[in-house]
Amino acid sequence: MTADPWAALGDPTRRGILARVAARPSSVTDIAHGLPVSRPAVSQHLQVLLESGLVDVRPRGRQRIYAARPEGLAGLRAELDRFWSQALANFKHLAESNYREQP
Amino acid sequence: MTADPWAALGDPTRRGILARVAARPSSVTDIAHGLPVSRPAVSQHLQVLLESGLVDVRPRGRQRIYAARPEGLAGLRAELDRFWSQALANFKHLAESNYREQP
DNA sequence: GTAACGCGTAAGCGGTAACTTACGGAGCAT
DNA sequence: ATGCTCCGTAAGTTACCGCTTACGCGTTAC
Repeated sequence: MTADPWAALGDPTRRGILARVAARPSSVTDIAHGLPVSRPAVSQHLQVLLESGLVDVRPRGRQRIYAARPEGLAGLRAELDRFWSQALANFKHLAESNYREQP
Repeated sequence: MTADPWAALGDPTRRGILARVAARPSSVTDIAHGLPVSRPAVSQHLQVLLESGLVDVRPRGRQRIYAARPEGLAGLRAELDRFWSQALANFKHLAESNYREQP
């Protein structure tokens, strides 16, 4: 949790892993299948996602099931929404001022 | 536009710059003030944000005004929302199956 | 018990991202 | 023309990131 979730999402492989576990909680080897990287690499990516709060684990037998964590994604959603609404407000304001100067 | 917007948001300095221009379109030197990096560094960050579609420029006199681009942020919002809704669905499903096994 | 599976972690390496300093070019003023 | 801003870009350095190979530990199966 001491890691930056935005930085975690910066890597495309990590986003693919998150998309996978968001669609369906999976084990490490299952995730590694279909990815062009080795299983230890997936394990390291999962630890980064874990430390950034985007994923959680649950041991099932001799495999660890990773799942996306809604709470972790909620914060990013909120922050991104603030950027978006502010940008939209400025965009509208700019469009109005441009329109005023047209004859 | 040929760059990855998620990777662009991965850097905290770049997120600070985006927050700045989202709140109010600004020039490069204005952005660089209050940031612990040099002005060329800010210029390079702005180019990354530009190539990822998160910002656009408008020359005003001898300075270039950067502003956040709502369209660029919309795509990220949509993708993040998909992750979030899927994660939430799985979370609820897991909660139900756990509840069923409680006496 | 012994073998096989699933996983995490250490060590190490190549690539590149982020930053600095230094320079040159466009725009406005005197 | 000359000087002053404001800015982009080139060159170079440093630190980190993502990956692989190799190893060791717990868990299930025979």
